[in-house]
Amino acid sequence: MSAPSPLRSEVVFVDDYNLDSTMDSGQVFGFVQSASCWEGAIGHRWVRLRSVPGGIEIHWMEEQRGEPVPVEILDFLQSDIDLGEVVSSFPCDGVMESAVEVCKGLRLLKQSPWHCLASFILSSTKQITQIKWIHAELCRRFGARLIVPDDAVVVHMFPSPDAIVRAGEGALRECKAGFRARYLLEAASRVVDGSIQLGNLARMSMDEARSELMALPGVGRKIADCVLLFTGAHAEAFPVDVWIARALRELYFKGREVPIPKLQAFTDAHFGPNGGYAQQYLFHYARVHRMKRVVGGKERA
DNA sequence: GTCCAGGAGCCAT
DNA sequence: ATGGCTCATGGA
Repeated sequence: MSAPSPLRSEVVFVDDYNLDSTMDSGQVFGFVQSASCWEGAIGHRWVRLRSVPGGIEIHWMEEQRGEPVPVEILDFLQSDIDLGEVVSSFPCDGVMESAVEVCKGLRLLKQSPWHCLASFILSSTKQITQIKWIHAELCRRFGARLIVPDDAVVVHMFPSPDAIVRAGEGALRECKAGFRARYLLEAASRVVDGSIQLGNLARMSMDEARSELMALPGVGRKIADCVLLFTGAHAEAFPVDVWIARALRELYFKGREVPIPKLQAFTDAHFGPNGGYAQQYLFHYARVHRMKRVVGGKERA
């Protein structure tokens, strides 16, 4: 008979970590904010995170007596990254200077490849609130239970590829995945049968890794780049979505209707080795300013 | 009612 | 190479 897992907490000291903007910047969809905390799952572990002066307070359920903060949690948070160093590698232009000013402490998280791929397959032409809803529904119906404290809000992990395959397309559509259901199912079955190995993406060149991902139906340049970036595999990857496109057109191209491939060529040349970080700063900057849609030089709501 | 959402695939120029 | 159309679905 083992005693119930005790709830543990410890503070990780880190400068310049804005937990709120990091968790709310469209990288992850499974964390929910409750009572000034962010709660979610990292792999099979339930966690609750709270911003405190000088660091982040981490709450987790102990698996072994007296264990330190699990490395998976620290790895996910990327709290050992020197943000000043990253920011100083951004191009010296007025746009990035403003973005850095507005997004102080914004970080990139390091997600597990399958969860990240699945999340962004579900993201296409969906609003972030909708993506979160679908994500939660998939967890509720097909995700394994987590070990949690009594007052937990998040109680399931994200479904394994195997669980998605067993669920089948119809059930995925019931979770409002729509036309993405087929794509998610196909990705899951290729992970299960080993025809794509997501663990290798970091060891491949960025172009190779991107092609590997884009071979999946429903995964194009943008979603592939999200996976390359948000799993920590390739820091240069610069996903260009509607928000980034809007921001780039307005801030770098005087509002002209530059097509996305041309924007992509610009970003590849302009933002250095930490282009992905720069992208996240621009994305958040554009969202907090509710950057307006530009059509033929005219604004719309 | 219309437009849009952290897109991608397919087909017609 | 480039530009439209469609996919499913809810919110603004």
